[in-house]
Amino acid sequence: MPVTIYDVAKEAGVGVGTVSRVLNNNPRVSNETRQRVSQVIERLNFHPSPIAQRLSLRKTLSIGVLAVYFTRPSVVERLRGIESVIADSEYDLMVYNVETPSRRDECFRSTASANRVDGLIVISLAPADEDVGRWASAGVPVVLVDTSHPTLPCIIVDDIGGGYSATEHLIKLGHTNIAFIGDPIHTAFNFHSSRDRFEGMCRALKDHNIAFNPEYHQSGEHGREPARLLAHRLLDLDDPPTAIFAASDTQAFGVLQAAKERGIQVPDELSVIGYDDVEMAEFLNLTTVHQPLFDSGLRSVDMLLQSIDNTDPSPAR
Amino acid sequence: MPVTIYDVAKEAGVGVGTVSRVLNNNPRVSNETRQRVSQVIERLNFHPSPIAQRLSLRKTLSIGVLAVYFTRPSVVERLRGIESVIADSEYDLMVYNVETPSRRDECFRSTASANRVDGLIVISLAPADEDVGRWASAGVPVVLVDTSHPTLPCIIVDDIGGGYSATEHLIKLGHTNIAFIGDPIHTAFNFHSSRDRFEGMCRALKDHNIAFNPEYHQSGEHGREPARLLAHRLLDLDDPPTAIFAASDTQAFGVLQAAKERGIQVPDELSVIGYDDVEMAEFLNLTTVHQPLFDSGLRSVDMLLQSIDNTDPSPAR
DNA sequence: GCTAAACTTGGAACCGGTTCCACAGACGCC
DNA sequence: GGCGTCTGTGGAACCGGTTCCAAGTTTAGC
Repeated sequence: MPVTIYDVAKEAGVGVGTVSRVLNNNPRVSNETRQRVSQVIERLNFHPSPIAQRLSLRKTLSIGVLAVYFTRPSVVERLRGIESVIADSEYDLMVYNVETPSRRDECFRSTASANRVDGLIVISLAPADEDVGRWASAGVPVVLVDTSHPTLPCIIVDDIGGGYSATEHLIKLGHTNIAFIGDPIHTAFNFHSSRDRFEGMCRALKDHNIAFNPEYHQSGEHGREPARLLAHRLLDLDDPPTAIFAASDTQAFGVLQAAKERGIQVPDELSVIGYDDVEMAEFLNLTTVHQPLFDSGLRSVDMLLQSIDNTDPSPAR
Repeated sequence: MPVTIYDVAKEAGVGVGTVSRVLNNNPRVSNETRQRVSQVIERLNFHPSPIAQRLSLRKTLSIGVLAVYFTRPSVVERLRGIESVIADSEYDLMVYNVETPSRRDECFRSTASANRVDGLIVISLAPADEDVGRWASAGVPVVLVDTSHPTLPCIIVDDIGGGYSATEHLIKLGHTNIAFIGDPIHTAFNFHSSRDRFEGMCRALKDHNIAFNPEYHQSGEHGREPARLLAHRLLDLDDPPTAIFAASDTQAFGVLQAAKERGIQVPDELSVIGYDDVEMAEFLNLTTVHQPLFDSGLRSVDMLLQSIDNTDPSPAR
């Protein structure tokens, strides 16, 4: 029932090639013909089928984004950056949310066949060499955000450096009893950021000759509530910390909650520092480490579009 | 370069029809042939091109979601509900974020041509009759969430009722000086929820014979910061309110912030109630009106899939 | 042993675009 | 006037699947 390019061609008394040329602004059409065809297109309200175009052009005209827990504030902000660029491009944005390892593997696999997406952005998920190989052999350009792989372009921030500055900030405030609350060391998705931020903390402590009390390292499921419990555990210690560095703002909120429950004033009696600088952090007067999340989204698309156009795959970091 | 169904057919010594039948589990293939073809598919690592399938089936196998400000907590939660259903279906999820009226119109228009999406979910954006007509004539099923239209299936919650209960709650606490902070009456997108919640508030006040002081109605741009300023304006009044109903949790957070800045204790000296029950509300001990946001996402997809399958367009609400 | 029905199968046509090739006609040049 | 070039155009082939139809092979029934 819908109008096709053939209908237009017949109606305008020209060949389909000519209609196609008009649609694509190909200069090899006379002005007179172009006008006549344009009018018919207008009159019949013809819109070329994107699917037929894709098949013919051998492009999917869509970009996939594979995100873990896409409702987390930091991921949402990255997505917003990604969407803002894609909206202005000819591409469509397909979102795949991952919450289990099996879903991740399924997504890794399904995006690695030709003709699914023209390019892929992977957020916070570390692909195995095997996955990377599949994408490579399927010719799918991939950009990693908040993860890395030697052969792929990546957008990463220096989590170790971030952890280092957060800790240094606390040290400058005079703290020596500094605790850490982060994700489990081994998560289903092998997240590295919490680990790296802790690593940065250790380096800062070492550089300032401060010994780290192993009891001050607490880790558990990501989330406010688990962090709240961990904070209580810390504050229950015989020698409780005077400062807590949380690996994310969400977890820092849990710490704030625990402090409130105990009537501990922040920052007078306890210093708390978070990570990410999500919108709520400012509201709660939480000191935090800013990450350019929106920008990371922007730039990942830029890089992806570049590696789609150029066949030159220089894996920038 | 990629493997096609013809390669498989030739390699297995059968016709393309047979390969297609194997792919689609059509029973009219002998077991022996099926096995042989399956093995070749496996060996060549053949994956049928989704695009070619779409063209042939005259389906796009994708569902579009048109959201305003998709980073707002309430929208994110709806999206999560939507994604969770689509992930288990054969459909892909395409996300269109809208932040300007022109972008909205562009999205409304572009989704209304055949062969773009098999179905569309529109969140919080009110389509004009003209838009609805275009979708109808293009044969694109649409489900509305948090908006409505007489001829389309909608998922809406009773915002008037919600505003009513919120207000009633405050009245039961003994308040009579109740103020409201909400979105502008006329937004670029014609949002109705803030307006409806206020309407509910007015009805509750009326039912309890409480006069409403027009100065107690404050509206401004959606967001924490604008709401903070409006709260200050309310608290600067000669006769300041003893309770404030905010049209969203985000705005309620602004009220809490203003109270804190003035050293006003909540809830002892000022009652505050929000709307949406976003995750942060519990953390901040904010009284709020719960909305089944995740569920609204779930159900919108269910309804959409139904109206894609059935040709019967019963516009459920 | 013959015919009808049931089961398998191959392959052409089709989905709706793009692009390449062939060709007609206009034009310029010697 | 003949020839090469350039412009504009039509249409076939192609992208990679699905599906329908025709035909060949079994099986069943009498």
